Amino acid sequence: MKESTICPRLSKAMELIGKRWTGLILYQLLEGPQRFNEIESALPVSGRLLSERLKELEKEGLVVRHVYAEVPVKVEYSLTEKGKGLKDAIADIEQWSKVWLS
Amino acid sequence: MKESTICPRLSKAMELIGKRWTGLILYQLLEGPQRFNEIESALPVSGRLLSERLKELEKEGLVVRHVYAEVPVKVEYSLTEKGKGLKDAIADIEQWSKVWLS
DNA sequence: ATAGTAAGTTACAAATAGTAACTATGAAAG
DNA sequence: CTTTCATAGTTACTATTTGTAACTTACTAT
Repeated sequence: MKESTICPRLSKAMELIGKRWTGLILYQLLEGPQRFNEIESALPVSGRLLSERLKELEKEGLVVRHVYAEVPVKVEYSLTEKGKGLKDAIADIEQWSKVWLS
Repeated sequence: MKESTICPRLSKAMELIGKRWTGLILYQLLEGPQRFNEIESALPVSGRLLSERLKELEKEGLVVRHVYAEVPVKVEYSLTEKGKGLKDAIADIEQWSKVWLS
């Protein structure tokens, strides 16, 4: 890697968004809290990567994980305020896709 | 891969943005047309990947490549209208990073 | 005892990214 | 002339990330 003139915060943001599945997972969670299997069914992502991405997003504080001690166990993921803060950006991407993609 | 309920256009958009370096390359080009080496110096991306990404973006119609037959050759990349269409989304991400990232 | 369900984890193969050296073309310097 | 410099890449090779599918744990219901 080399020196760069770019803002480290923007860089970090792009690193988050610019990681496979992250955008779609956030988009999905904007609908409201959802369980692991719901997200897995809604997106063409495997359990392995979904698990990995959710851990990253939780670590970065965009997502919270809530475990319900039911049987079988129920785990719900939802967006924090920080996560919801990306709503506009995601809505813009969605809008762009409607205008520019066939 | 499995079935998904998600809009294929949003999915495609996220696949573009959600690829390493793409967001930052577009951000950089929003400043105006730039040469290969300028982009390479501005971002911590290697020539190999920059070349690959620019080809993808050109193929998707977000970027145009213009060669000036000078010596040494000069190649300038700029955004198309389609590419500029992502300006709001990128600005939102930038704004988010200012608010939420330390 | 067997099967079912949710939320993962593991092991392994395939694809993508990182790094550094190399190429083509021509201009200018020695 | 032949060595050097510059731009815009490409190549070869390694390291990291993804994709796929099978397995695990805990408890319930049959």
